[in-house]
Parts: sequence; C-alpha cells; structure tokens
Amino acid sequence: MGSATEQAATLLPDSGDQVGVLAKFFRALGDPTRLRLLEFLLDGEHSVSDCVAHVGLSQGRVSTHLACLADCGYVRARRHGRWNYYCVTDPRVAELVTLARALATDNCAALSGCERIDAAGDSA
Amino acid sequence: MGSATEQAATLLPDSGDQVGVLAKFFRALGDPTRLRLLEFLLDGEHSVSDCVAHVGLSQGRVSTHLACLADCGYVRARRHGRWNYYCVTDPRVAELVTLARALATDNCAALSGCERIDAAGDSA
DNA sequence: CGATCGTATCCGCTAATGCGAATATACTGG
DNA sequence: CCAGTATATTCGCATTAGCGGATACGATCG
Repeated sequence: MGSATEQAATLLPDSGDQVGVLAKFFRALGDPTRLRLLEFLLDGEHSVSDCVAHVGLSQGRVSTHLACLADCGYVRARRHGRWNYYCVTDPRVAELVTLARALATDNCAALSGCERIDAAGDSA
Repeated sequence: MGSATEQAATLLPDSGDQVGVLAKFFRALGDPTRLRLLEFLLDGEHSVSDCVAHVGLSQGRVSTHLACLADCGYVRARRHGRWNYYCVTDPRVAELVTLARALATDNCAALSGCERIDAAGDSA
C-alpha cells in the first residue's frame, strides 16, 4: 500500500490526454445512480431487472448506466438467454470505492457544504 | 457556530445519503481541469497564479476549481500575504489517483469509446 | 492614503448530461 | 410463427456546470 509515494513521478500530467480519459473514468462514478448501481453490484451479480427494482428508475436509464459502467471497466456483463447479468470482477474497484469513501467521510462536512458541485440527490 | 457534535446532526442526516456525498466527491475529479490542477499540486505546493499559468484558463475559473478541490478535501490552502498556496496534504489522495489511473489504463480503449460520457477534451 | 497586485465572487452563455417515454432488438415459449 | 419478456437505443426536455469577463475584496507598496 505504501507504493503510492514512489509512483509520484507517474502522476505528473505530462501524459497528454490521459487526463481526459481519467476524468471520464471518475465522472462515471460522479453520478449517484451509477454509484448506487455499482455498490449494488459489488454486493454480487444482478440482472438489469434487479437493478431497475433496486434504484427505482426507468429500465432504459438503468440499462444505459450499466452499459456506461461496463464501458469504463467497473463491471462486466454476462449474457444468459434474455437476461444480462452484471457484476464487478476487478477487486481494485472495491478498493477504489472504499478508499474514496474513507476520504469523503473525513471531509463530509465540507463536502456537503460545497456549493460548487451540485448535490444532485443530497437530501439536506 | 455550534460545536462539532451539534453540527454532526445537521451535516450527517442519514446514512442513505452517503451515496450522494460520495458521488459529489468523485465528480470533483470528473473534470479534466480540476484533475490537472490536482496532479499539479501533487507535485508540490503552488500559488493560484502558478496554477493559472499551468492550466491556461482564466484566473477566476482556476480559483473556483481550487476552492472546489479544497472543499472536497483534496487540497489545502495556505495564505501568505496576498498569495494563496495550495497543496495536497493527505497521502491517500495520491493513492486514489494512482489506483484510478491503473484501472483507467487497463480499460483505456473501452473508456475512450464510451460515448455515454462526453470526452470533454479527450483527443489523440 | 492611493495605486497595484493577487485572489475570490458574480453573471450570462453554452455544452454536457440525467431523466422518462417511446421504440427497437433479441431471445424464449406456446 | 406469433405473443411475450428482457434488454438496448433513441428522443425531447430540464438541469448542471464549466467557461470568460467583469468586478469586488484584501494585502502590500510607494
């Protein structure tokens, strides 16, 4: 876990448009619905219908969100007849969410008060 | 202002909202400009003017972005006279970026092709 | 004290994006 | 085959949010 410091050189923004791709990657988790779906899938494999029931949004929207998460590499789809099952295969995804949650929790107060980014579901 | 304990009741409404806050946290890194600024500050402490010169955007925009990153707990500001210096204090921030970059790199192809999230500066 | 520099905030504009509803596609069962 | 189910895609709409430019604020210098 202590290898982050020595990799500081690779963090430099001289990698060209890699910043844009990374931003895209982060933005995929910047939506409450997708984040809720991802955490639901971290719990185990679920079909699209299950996800629809879980988040309570329209089927089309959920399908798009899941495809988005799959494109970004967070989840993987497994077709079985009419059903499409999604799940998280890379354990680093759980690591990422856990680490981010720890950081967010430590700054929860300031985060909630940050009006520069809309809450988008933040219930006062 | 009341005590920290008193604020906790208002700032931590219920555990279910944690998803919204976490999404906010991720969205802060979902913008290429903020991500570039964060990586610039991972390199060391820099003033707002330095950041403006680095990213090449208007001073007002950069100032807002930096304040946003500070609100989310990614960076910290240090006033010295007229100048305001920003830097990353929490080593977990570097961890988070490193982990995310590793994941994004492994799915770079699919990520670039994901049209469900706009590239926003993503190009060759 | 008045001029200037560094920074923060405000304002309109425009592009990005999440939403539901409608529709298309794919597969299964009778 | 045709009906039905599960999922994917498209469309119009409303909101979010990043952008530059103008301006306000605070500190320093002459």
